[in-house]
Amino acid sequence: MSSAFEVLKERGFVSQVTNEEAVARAFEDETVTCYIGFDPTGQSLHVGNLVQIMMLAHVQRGGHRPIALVGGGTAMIPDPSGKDALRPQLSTEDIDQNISRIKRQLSSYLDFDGDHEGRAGRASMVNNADWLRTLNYITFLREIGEHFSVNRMLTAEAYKLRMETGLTFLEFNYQILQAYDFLMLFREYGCTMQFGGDDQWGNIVAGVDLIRRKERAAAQAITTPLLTLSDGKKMGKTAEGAVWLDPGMTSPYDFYQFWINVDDRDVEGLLGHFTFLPMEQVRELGALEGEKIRHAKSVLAFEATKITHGEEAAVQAERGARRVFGGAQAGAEDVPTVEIGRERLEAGINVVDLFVEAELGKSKSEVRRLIQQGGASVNGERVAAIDRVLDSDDLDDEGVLLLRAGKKRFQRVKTG
RNA sequence: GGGGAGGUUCCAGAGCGGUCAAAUGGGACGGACUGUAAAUCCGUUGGCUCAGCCUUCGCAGGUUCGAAUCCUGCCCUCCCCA
Repeated sequence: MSSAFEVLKERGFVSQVTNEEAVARAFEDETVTCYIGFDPTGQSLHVGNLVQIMMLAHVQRGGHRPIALVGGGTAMIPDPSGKDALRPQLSTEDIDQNISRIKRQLSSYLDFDGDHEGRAGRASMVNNADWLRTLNYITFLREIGEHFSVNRMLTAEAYKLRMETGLTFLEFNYQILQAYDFLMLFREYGCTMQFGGDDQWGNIVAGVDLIRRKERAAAQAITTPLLTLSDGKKMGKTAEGAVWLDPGMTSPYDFYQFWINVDDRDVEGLLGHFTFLPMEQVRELGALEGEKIRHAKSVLAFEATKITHGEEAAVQAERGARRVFGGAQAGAEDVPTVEIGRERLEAGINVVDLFVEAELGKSKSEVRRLIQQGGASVNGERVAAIDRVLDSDDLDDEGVLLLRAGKKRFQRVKTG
């Protein structure tokens, strides 16, 4: 049986390792406590965070103990290695609220309370506000600050870039605080391993160094390759923005669609990262060629949706997709649906207005353009004129009609 | 603290008194081709009661028949000197 580290490697999660031998040994001999930091500035985590989450999940399955650290204390400090210039100023209450939502989300992937027989570790969630908010500046500087060389920090790639455009003292401290987090987790939880994206390498190693200096202990780290897709785009971004894990922000249907629309070339890697399927199967699916690769994509979409939203939602999303892309008509509940008062349709409603209302266009101008370019259809028939009026004759027996914008955006309109 | 440069539509980046809803590129969207893929080609890309009208060029005022373009103040960013 392969160790958790081997699993991570095999699945493509490993890019850089502090000390490969030591890491491999640790995962074989001990129950390793690993942590990853999450940022509670948003109301929900998104697909971009999923790589890290899956990593923790795999590690937990391998019998180790994951810690999800939320940055309740660092949420106000921008990471200079990220491009994001400034973070929204959030109140403590907002942050705390985000944290509880994030915890709920994480519990779909990690087991925070189950009984774990044998070596298996229970996941925990820790908030760095617990130590950061009570920090005393002078004490902190004397205890921690003395271990950081400004010269060394400035040579780091992340800062070099910012030396061109400017770097505030606030941002400069981000790394120190993250290192401090690692130290605290080491002390309080015996956490000896940190994961993160490649862009976090500098911050993570700073923590490893700090632990060595303060505690004379060897902590380790693994970074994951930054997931860029074959088309160069950042993982988890679509035209509409991030793909959220919260079903209220990105519906399971859209979530499923996100995966099924990935580039052919990315399928195998994504299956490794975002499903728990055995690697033999992943490789088999990844080897499919031409049109057959669509099968691999549907497996990917189904599994990923199942992990995040549960099996039932995954089945529904898949059924909805089949129904609508299989050429069928309005179909059933599985297709994204909006409701509209029956009397409004009976009175007659302009296509443009209905499309806007169904959120298939942001403005009437946009929808007009869509129609003029031949990209809109109602019940499978192209809308020819922007002044087309829809009424009850367009409804099927169940009082439903199907709108389509472009090739793949569908909306079912139900009267009620 | 002193001196300089600059803030333009999703992004980058032109425009520097009217012909500017604002070049060009990227992105995005639509069409054709396909496999709900990629590549390619064509088109679109502020809003609306759409041959017209309304709101945009850091913010607030002002000059002018007319301003993204000129003036004043404010805010912000970067660079150089101290």
